[in-house]
Amino acid sequence: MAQNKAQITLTEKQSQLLAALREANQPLGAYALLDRLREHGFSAPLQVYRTLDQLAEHGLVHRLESLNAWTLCCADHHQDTPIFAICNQCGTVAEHLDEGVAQTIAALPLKNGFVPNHSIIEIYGQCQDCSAK
Amino acid sequence: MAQNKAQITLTEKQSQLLAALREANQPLGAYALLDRLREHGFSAPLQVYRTLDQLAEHGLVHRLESLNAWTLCCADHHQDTPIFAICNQCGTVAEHLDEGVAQTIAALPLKNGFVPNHSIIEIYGQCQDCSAK
DNA sequence: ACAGCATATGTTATAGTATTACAAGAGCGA
DNA sequence: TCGCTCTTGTAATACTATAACATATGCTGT
Repeated sequence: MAQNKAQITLTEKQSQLLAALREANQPLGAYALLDRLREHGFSAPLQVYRTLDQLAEHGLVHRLESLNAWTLCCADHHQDTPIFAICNQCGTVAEHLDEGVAQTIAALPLKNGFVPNHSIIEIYGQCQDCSAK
Repeated sequence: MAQNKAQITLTEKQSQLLAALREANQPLGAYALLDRLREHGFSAPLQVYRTLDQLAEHGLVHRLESLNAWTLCCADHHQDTPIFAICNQCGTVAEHLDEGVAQTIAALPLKNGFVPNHSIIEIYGQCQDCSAK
């Protein structure tokens, strides 16, 4: 799935979408992305969804299932299950990688003969900045 | 949030929705539920969503964020973060409760000053039955 | 009992998210 | 060049969720 970023040549559309996400500095939905990318030749939702899928294949963006939104990957490339901390108040998302937790979680249902291959972990709460206010 | 089931008197609609989920024996989307509940007087999506919200308040159903679907709670009542194991092949969902894992996960972003209050954990893989085939 | 209010429910319309189906173009080997 | 495959474009539509407003229900104090 995720590949080494160095080996990837991004298409124009892929770069533009990444740039839009970077500028936004927060997760965006597909239609919010489309709005920001119309000036770059995107004209239909499917173009956004396809590009997002390609970037996700390369591990450059992640989908936040509970938000129907997409965010930049924090690292160049990783195999670990990302753990997202989402602030209820300001909406910012922090991505954490912790091999131990991911393994612990994956091991849990194994007791019952379940063989895991992909996990979704999204934690809601209040970020440090918002707690300080 | 979650209350003692013994204290709850379910409305007609709530009982009917729970029965529909029980019969299906798998998670259902709001519109799939609506289809099954039309004969019981449900006529619009909002009636389903409202009833689902009420049941979720009581901890009797859970929402699967990555499936846009709803499933019965496996226990009468719990405070713990549920961990869902979803089979890619047959679609069945098993709910696990493991206080340790939930706490470990909640503690992770705490290092960065994040104060968690609600977590979503959904694991995809292959269930025992499907692995055996 | 009844007015007045708050709460719950019904109904319609619409917003937001994602995919299907098919047309059109680009690249490549025979 | 032809035929094939793979990618991209475009339009239509399916699926999910909520807003806005109307109607009904039930409670409180008089």
